[in-house]
Amino acid sequence: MRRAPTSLSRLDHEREAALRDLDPLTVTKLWDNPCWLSFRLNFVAFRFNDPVYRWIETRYGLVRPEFVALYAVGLKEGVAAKNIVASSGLPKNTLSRAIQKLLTRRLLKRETDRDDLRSFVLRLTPAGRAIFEETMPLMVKQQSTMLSTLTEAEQRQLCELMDKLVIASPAWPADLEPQS
Amino acid sequence: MRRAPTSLSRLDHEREAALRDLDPLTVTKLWDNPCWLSFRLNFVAFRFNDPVYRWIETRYGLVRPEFVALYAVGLKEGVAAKNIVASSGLPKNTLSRAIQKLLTRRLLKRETDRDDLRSFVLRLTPAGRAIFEETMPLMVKQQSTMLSTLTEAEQRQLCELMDKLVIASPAWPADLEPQS
DNA sequence: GTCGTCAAGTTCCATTTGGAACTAAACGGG
DNA sequence: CCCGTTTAGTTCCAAATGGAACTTGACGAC
Repeated sequence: MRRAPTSLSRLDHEREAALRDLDPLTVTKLWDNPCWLSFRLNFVAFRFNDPVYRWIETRYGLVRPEFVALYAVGLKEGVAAKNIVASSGLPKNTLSRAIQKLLTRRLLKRETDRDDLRSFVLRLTPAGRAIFEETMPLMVKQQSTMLSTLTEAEQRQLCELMDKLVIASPAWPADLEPQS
Repeated sequence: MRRAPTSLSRLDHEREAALRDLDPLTVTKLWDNPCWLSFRLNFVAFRFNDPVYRWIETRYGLVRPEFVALYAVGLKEGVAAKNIVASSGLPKNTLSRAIQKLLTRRLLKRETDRDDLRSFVLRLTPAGRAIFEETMPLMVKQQSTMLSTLTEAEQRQLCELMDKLVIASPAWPADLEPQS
């Protein structure tokens, strides 16, 4: 079984600290795992998501699907539940409940879509927007902190590499073994 | 609110396809979101994880925490439940149940750790190893497919950039607003 | 127009989840 | 050594989850 491309031999100071702080199995998953990509992506994403969701929960009493919905509407007013479902991967009944909760808490309002009477158009109320506006800078700050170990050029590289992957994603198989 | 560094103006052929295939809200989250990093990481990771978990479920009847445990033991024989907990972020009762299930299905065996009688050392049975050995190449192939849009040099870059982030991660705040 | 199919969102209910309490064993100071 | 504290793993049970069926409205073919 092949090692991940990055060798363990380059043991600088920070690396030693990481190897000391992380569980040995985590070290294996990160550096001695043929599937290094997904594990590193998940690992870094988790270090962003987890603080965000815990803060949102303790600060506003919003659970994960509720914040997903609020954040989505904050980014793009006028979306419908189906868009949030498609963009988040959460099941639609979970999002239906989350949106109900946000409606009763008056963080979100909705109007029937004039063009499709089955659908609703979602907007933030001032109270909802206040949460979004307060949270966003903290999230941006967390992201900056995480990226600050990279140079400006490296940050741009990372952004571009992730961009390329995302652009290519529609061509990826949705199932393992699509050929057999 | 600032755009993600990658501009929408560079609309090549593949990009148009992606913009067409993806939900408009997904497009916003990916390219018009100050917190582009976590969303792109999650997005790409999901396109790897989702096929893997669905395949494992339909092929072997193993649910997510069960496969997490099996994969962990496959990567590193002799780990204990606590390591899987620490490296996966799943709650320990969920993993306790998952391991019980794998034990009764005889995909895993365990011996009490001679050095710590509270703890157990986990190993794969031949049946468990067979699943691991069959799944790993499919996962590697999925990863290669996903990376194939990048040149060899770019793949190495991505690996190194993710490596740097992971190495720096112990210094990241575990909470938003640690200073206030 | 009207009928069959599809799509948005909701509801139902069995299953899963995960916080908290619990058991048993290890550790650490005096 | 003993006792208070910590740790590995399990159990309990209330709450969240998500598949499937349902409701209502849209759309397309004839």
